[in-house]
Amino acid sequence: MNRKEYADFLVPNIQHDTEYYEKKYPKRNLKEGAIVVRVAPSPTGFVHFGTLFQGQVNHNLAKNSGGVFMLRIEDTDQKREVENGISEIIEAFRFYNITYDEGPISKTEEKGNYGPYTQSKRKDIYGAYVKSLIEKDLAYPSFITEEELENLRHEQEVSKSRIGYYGRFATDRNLPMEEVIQKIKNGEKYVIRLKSPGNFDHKITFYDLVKGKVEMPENDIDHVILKGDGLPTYHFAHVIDDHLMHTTHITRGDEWLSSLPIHIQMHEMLGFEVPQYAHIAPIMKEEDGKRRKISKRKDPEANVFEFKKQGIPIEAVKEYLMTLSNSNFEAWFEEDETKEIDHFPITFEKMNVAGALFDMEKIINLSKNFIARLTAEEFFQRILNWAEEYDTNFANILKKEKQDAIRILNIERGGIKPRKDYSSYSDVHKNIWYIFDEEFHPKKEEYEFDKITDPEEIKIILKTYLEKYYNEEDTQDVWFDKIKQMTQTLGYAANMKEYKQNPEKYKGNVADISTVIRVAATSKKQTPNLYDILQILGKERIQKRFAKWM
RNA sequence: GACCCGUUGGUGAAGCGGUUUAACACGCCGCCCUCUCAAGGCGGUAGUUUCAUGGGUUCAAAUCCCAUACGGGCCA
Repeated sequence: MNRKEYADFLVPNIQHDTEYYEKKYPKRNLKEGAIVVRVAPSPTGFVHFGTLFQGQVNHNLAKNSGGVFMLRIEDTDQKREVENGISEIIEAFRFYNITYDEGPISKTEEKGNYGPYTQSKRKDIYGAYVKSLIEKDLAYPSFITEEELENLRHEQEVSKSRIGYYGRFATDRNLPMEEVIQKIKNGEKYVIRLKSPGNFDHKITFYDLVKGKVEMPENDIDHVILKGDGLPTYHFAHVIDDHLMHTTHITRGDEWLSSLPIHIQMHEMLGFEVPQYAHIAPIMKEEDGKRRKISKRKDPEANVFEFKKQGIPIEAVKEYLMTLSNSNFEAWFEEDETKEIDHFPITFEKMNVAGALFDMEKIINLSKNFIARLTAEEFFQRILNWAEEYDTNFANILKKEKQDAIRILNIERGGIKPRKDYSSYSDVHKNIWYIFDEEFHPKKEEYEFDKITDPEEIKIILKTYLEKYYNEEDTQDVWFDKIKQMTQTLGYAANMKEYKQNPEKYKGNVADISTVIRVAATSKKQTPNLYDILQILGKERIQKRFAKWM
């Protein structure tokens, strides 16, 4: 058996060779400086906030350089794979409106000429390259079992050696061909390992776009490149995929920084050009005074659909992502109104090397600001979309009472200093329910009367107001003048300053009177501008609501 | 245990050897405006013999170097 036949024997049923694939995926024809990036999630559960973060960052990097942004599914760990994992990823990118140029677009379809973009569909490709390494004696089959590896580890711990399958510990490294063939014919299971030429005592230096200069020992461990199930390990798949897809910049979590020597080594052994690397700090969470990466398993809020459920506009989430990536984002974004999140020129240099703590307060703030800039109609539509999925009862009311809803949402909206009282779509219902008759049936004890609670006094105020002062046609100024007049007539202070100077001279003040009217009309002591609320309610509803107290 | 990365107020951070009495934003607090709330205005909070700690280099260090501590990661 020559080496070629040997490779065929070890990795059987491979249709094509490396030459075929090199031709199939030619160099991309892009302008100078174009960045080709990918986000490469695993379908192992819900879509993580960090995936979205990387997606948005990569999207901007590619778009602003005239490059390409790909989505690649890393599903080589079939044990951890979750049903619908892939569809969820696709849906997440769609929902957050992060569009990729290439990658899967449904369970069965994908776009782009450098696919397949799902690793489990690339077996033949990996096989071809594994074979090429075996042919050159740069990879070999290994029969070591998990148990034996465990023992080796123990042995190394005891003897205080570095842990791993390397050098003299890599006993399968020089197994004669005949022995290998015999073992396999006997049905022994094997994996393919890289025959690492590295020397741990040699340091290599490389430049990470985020971390800067990094120095590490060369890799000398014979890592597995092809597992028993015929699928590659992360290390190998990364190198092959990004080579064939012509990725120019590898952006990924900094947990991968320590495997960089392996990846660089693999590139060299395969004769590939080494791409640029950018190891991005993870998003952290504080728990019991300690920081840790937000995790899929422990932190349900890391699920990107949590924000959807909470009704946080995607724009707010994206703004937050950008702020985390480059802190000059906000300043840039606020320069003028034409700025779009997707056009933000993100840079590696401005990425922080340490992980940032996830800050819900900040997202809420961005959400408030974003919502405040919407028109009432836009806001209404977004609330409705949200409610149809998460609060159908409210959705029905919104559809029925669209005019009133828009009017109340429109109070003090627009202009340069809009109200900012809604922090999410889910926040709206509890803020405006009282305007709708369908929802407005509070019990008497639920009315939030404040300083004036005497039913007799309340009755007098409401009656006087309705009979002598209320006129639906009044403008806000006239309306408020009348409130003040009434206030004085009833022995209260119309002017707050005067009241503050001599509170003992009055029964109360104009705020107390307004509160009675407000509470009688809405049951709540805090609402937006009372005049607007009364205008929306209209005479009939006001009379009906006041009647309860008269 | 080996190797690697990090550490500026409660949070995100600016800072890249002298222009720093360490920007800006979020949060928090107070006052003003005011019919309540929100928004807005003003001020404060909070790192302030300080940039984790200790040494060093330098005329000069948050900024450069080394060590330690503590976080984080990775290998198994």
